[in-house]
Amino acid sequence: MLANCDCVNCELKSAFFQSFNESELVLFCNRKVEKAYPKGELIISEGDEIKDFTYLKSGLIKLFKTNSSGKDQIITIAEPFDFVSLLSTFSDTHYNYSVSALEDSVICSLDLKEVKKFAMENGLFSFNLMEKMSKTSDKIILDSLEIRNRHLRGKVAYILLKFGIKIYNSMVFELPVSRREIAEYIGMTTENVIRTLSEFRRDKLIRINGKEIEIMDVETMKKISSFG
Amino acid sequence: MLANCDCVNCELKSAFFQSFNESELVLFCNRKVEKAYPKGELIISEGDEIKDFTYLKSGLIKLFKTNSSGKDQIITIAEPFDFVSLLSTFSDTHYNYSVSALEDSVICSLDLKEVKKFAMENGLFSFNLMEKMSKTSDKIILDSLEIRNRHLRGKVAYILLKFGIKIYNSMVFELPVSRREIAEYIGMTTENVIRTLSEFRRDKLIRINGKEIEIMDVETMKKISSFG
DNA sequence: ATCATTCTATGATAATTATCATAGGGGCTT
DNA sequence: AAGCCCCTATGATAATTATCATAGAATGAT
Repeated sequence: MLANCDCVNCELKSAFFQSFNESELVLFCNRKVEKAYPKGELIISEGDEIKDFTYLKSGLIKLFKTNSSGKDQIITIAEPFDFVSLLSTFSDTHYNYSVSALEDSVICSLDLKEVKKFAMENGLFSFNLMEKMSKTSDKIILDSLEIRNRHLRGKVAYILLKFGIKIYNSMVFELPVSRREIAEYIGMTTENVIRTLSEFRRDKLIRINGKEIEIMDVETMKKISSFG
Repeated sequence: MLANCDCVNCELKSAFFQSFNESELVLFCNRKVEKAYPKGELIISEGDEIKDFTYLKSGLIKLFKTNSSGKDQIITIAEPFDFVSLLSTFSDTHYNYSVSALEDSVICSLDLKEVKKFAMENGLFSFNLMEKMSKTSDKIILDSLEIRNRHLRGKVAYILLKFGIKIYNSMVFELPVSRREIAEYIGMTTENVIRTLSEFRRDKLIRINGKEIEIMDVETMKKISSFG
């Protein structure tokens, strides 16, 4: 019964589910496994076999790699309805990155073999998946170029604006990441991220209260982000 | 006639064409437009409308963005059978990057609308496309993380090994890019790239003769690339 | 409640990289 | 042939970022 399928709202928002009729949707819903992960918990570990097709229903997650010296590098931060396993699902057998929850998150999983079977049989579904995947990859690649382009202050400003504008749509927000994680995202040291935040505070651009950040001067922040 | 379709060899190598039967392949072949670009020529300009589904038949190309200060940033270097327009084809209407030929190159184009129509009708084709796209995006994302991880010497070593091992499969090769382009790829200044190459030469790791490079000490080079 | 660990924070100094200046060589145009 | 621009090259210096040291606060474990 579609009415009892509590994922309807969720999935319908996600463009690719327009490919299915009601009975197919119910089929998916019934097979779907929903799992909650508290903030901080590891969802996928580098090297795990890819068995599921997973996406984020609610919360916030990070994708990251641990390099040979044991340091983490954040690839991207994903929001609801982004794929969790977008990078390797259709091109590899094992994950070459890890995923963990930045906020309490709910992950939906479908059996990957089944999804692949459906994709091969249903062109529209496959096509919608591809569109979605293309958008996501695009975003990651261009975002990483944006970050690479900037100096320390610009990088930190960019990240703060990303949280304020894109993710929370509010100039006051609770940072879902530590200073170290910001550093892992923008490729700088933790000390310098902290120093830069302190500078921004000193210059009255932001207010800091632990993890709570308020961007007080958005315009100046944007200028710094665009390298000014 | 399939026998007269000179793209057969080319396309058959490309995994996604396994989705079509002979008559469909001939149809594609007949509609296909092949175009040659001499080294250095612009193939796609940022902002162009995306009308074609294009891939590289032979040669070598670079994807790049020009930032607001007029500086180029190389996103990736693509080899034969990589998509030319892989990033935005299925997620945007206009290119947000440019493409130009690093070597004399041949680009094959199909009408994008037609390809999309086929994709929506043929699940296997769509699925194969998705696999290919996933692999390519994966490669770009992980490659860019690898580069970000390194310091100047490591970055330059990484790029040289990329050319020697992955692209040319020979320790003696003609650099298809200028020092400035290497700099645009690894996010450093031209002067420092040149300086690093001179250092490598001084340390007898490479031999330089204009654009011709020989990696003489592969093992040490690998160590430097892995950050040693 | 205490201990250990991580996070935030700041300063001093070292290492890395960018910028500026200068110069020769090669190709292209006029 | 002369002039111009781009590429390669090197040195000196400035700017940026990392590393090391230190410390209080917060968090989690026992």
